[in-house]
Amino acid sequence: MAVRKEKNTVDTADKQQRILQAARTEFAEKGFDGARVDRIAERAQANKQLIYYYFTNKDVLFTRVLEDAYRDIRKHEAALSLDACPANEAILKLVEFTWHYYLQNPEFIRLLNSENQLKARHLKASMSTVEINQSWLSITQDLLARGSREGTVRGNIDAMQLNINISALGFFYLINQSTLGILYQTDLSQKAALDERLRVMKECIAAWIKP
Amino acid sequence: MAVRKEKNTVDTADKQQRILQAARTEFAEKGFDGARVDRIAERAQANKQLIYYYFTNKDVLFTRVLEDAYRDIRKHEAALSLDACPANEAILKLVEFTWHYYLQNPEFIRLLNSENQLKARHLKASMSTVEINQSWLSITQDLLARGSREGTVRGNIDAMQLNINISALGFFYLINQSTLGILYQTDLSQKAALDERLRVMKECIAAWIKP
Amino acid sequence: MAVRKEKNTVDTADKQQRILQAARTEFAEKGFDGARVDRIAERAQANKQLIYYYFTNKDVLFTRVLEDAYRDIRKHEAALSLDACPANEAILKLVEFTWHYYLQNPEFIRLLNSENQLKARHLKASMSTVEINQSWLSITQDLLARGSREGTVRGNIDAMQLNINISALGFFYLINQSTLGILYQTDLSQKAALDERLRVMKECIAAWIKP
Amino acid sequence: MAVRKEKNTVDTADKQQRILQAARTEFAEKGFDGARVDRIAERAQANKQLIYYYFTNKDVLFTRVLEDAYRDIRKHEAALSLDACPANEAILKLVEFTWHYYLQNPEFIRLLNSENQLKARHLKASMSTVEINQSWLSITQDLLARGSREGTVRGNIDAMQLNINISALGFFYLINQSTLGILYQTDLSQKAALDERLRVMKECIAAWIKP
DNA sequence: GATGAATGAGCCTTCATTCAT
DNA sequence: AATGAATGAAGGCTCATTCAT
Repeated sequence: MAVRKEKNTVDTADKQQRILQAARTEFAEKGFDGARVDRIAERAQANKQLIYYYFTNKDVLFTRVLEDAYRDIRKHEAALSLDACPANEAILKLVEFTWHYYLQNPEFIRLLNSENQLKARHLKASMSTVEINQSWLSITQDLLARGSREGTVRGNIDAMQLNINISALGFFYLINQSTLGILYQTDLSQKAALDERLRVMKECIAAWIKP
Repeated sequence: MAVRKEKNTVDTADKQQRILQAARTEFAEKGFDGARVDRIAERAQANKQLIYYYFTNKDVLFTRVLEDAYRDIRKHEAALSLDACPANEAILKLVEFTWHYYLQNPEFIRLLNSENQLKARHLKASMSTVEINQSWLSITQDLLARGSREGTVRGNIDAMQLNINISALGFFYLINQSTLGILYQTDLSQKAALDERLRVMKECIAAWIKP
Repeated sequence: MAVRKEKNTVDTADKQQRILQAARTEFAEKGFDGARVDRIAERAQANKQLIYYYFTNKDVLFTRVLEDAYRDIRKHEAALSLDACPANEAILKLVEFTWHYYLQNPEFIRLLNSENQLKARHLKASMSTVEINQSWLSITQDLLARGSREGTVRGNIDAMQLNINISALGFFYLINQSTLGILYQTDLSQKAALDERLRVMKECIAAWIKP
Repeated sequence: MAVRKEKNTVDTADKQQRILQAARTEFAEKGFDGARVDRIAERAQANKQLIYYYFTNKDVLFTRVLEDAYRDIRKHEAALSLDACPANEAILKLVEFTWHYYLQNPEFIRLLNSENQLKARHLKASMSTVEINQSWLSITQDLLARGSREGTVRGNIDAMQLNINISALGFFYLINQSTLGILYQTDLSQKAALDERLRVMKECIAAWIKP
């Protein structure tokens, strides 16, 4: 009996996770409006009703997916060891990390995009998001402060602007890959193109933060 | 008679234009999937079926809206007089133009976003888009060549990367305003914030292209 | 001027004819409900409004097509020279004629089918149809009377039943070709199959009318 | 509990059946194109979406109706006891059965008609139809073989042609009742007319198969 | 906890027809 | 005589969600 119960609990958590995973994929691929609850159920190999049982409705589910996505990037970001090198180099490491995270988690930027299309209506209702993302700002703040002390980074740089710059240079490239690829008639997803983009991004940030 | 006919033609063109305008607004606001043909008709004060009469279906309509959007930004961009000043300054002018165009035409970046969500399926089917956007590349190519000759701009800069950088820094800020505003708990749409953002963008690009 | 007028009149009659021809094809192919006025206009290379100008609406147009169809088969039927041979042979000639007419005018049976699906609502409103089809009955009546006198045809045969039998044996085969072909897994439209069918039909009618 | 479950299953099957029944009526009455899914739902006293839930779409529903129709006639046909009498008489029994089946199931011939209008597109996609109808051919094949042996039926008669003849003589009369009734200005649905028609049909088939 | 059945609202699109010249 | 513009009424189908067990 106990075994059963345990097994059940495990299964339950597992199924919830499977639904969340399926939802992330679907939402990222189609956007909130384009996503289909049926398809999420199918992907998760779960009964559709189960989704409602666990997550109440499509909006709540999306919110959960979004929160988890933020949590994940912040977790990995916080795990970087940026103290070992000078602040300017650490910032470039952050550029690299951001870029690679976007590449390896393409859902992340797509989810954000969809949420912004909806004017952040899910985030507005989410209690935890601000909290989750607090480290994003504090990391760069610390880095900028240290860089300034070290003399490796220009003094009057705003942490939010730095964060935005780092994200922007990678995010825009990746999110608009489809249209840019057509306009420039090249495949922007090829390794060479991606490497070159990272080089440019680091070059750009490096020039900007140089004292 | 001729007058009548003219009037008719004008009315027709006008109604088509009204539909396109309404569609741009709706598509920008809700994205392709979230947009409702009914609402477009309502906004245009046109009969819904007229939309199908003129534009066949929602996809064709979206494509037309998108093409027109590209056409418009390129037209204004091409109208800038960038030859009067050194190339490095001209590039900063381009940064300013892009920023202000995005601000004054918020639909533009939202349409692009939606189209990318759909993996550019409309653009892929659009003959004219590449052509329409040709000037985008050539303008910066010319500027970079001149800047290199003048010694005002660093030599080995790629035109596409420059274009992407300029767009990215503004685009990301504006498209993600909703979520960023929540995470940073500030209103990023306030004049002061916008001005500061433009300053940073110019600073960043200037540092990057400096010889 | 006169020439103009004549030319116009000719064109007019011609265009009406083109519309009728296009309508016959479309109605036969898709049935009344499946037929599209747009497609008829397209087929006739005429403006859609012109159809309404000439024929008021889809129902009237269908009625005209139907009347013309009846008129045509009766005209050809009446043109047969059945007096030259004994009545029993003449009847078999009628079987042959009917069969070949159906084969060469596949629209005819399909139009009838569609009209019957609609419970003959067009025919009910058509004044001329009964009149047009009067010869159908009288021809066989005459033949049966003559055959009886000659001793080549059995006496107590009803003209209507004869007509129905003749039509039925060919009509059913042709109108149900698609489904029968699947059930019997053969191509019933092949020449050999068609010839065999005609042979059977004649055999059957011959046996039935034999004195 | 078990009872409940059973009841549910019964209800479900019942509702599906009610939908099928309603669909048969509607399709027969209006043809595939003229039929309205709304009306089917109404007739079945079911929610319209339930139809899509069970049958995916209008075409699938029609296919199911068609298959069931074939299944039913073949089932009844196979239940005839034709072995008790000489083959020639058995064949006339088949004529009678076919006629009465058509009379009592007027939807059958109308469904076939509609399907043929659509060039058997549903049947083509139906796996089971050929199988379902296999007995149609084998019954007459057996009868013809026996009749030949007995000397009660002419030897060289093709089973398919016999089937077609039997069906044709009744089918044509019934399916074209509306138009024929107008042309001949009589009510072909009156008992006397129907009886007379059956008499003629048997007479005709009897004459044809006589050795 | 889990699931098959059922539904209301709405969406894109079609179509015959009319308007206005 | 001829036609481009416009429309009301539906039609098939989808989708998030709820019911009932």
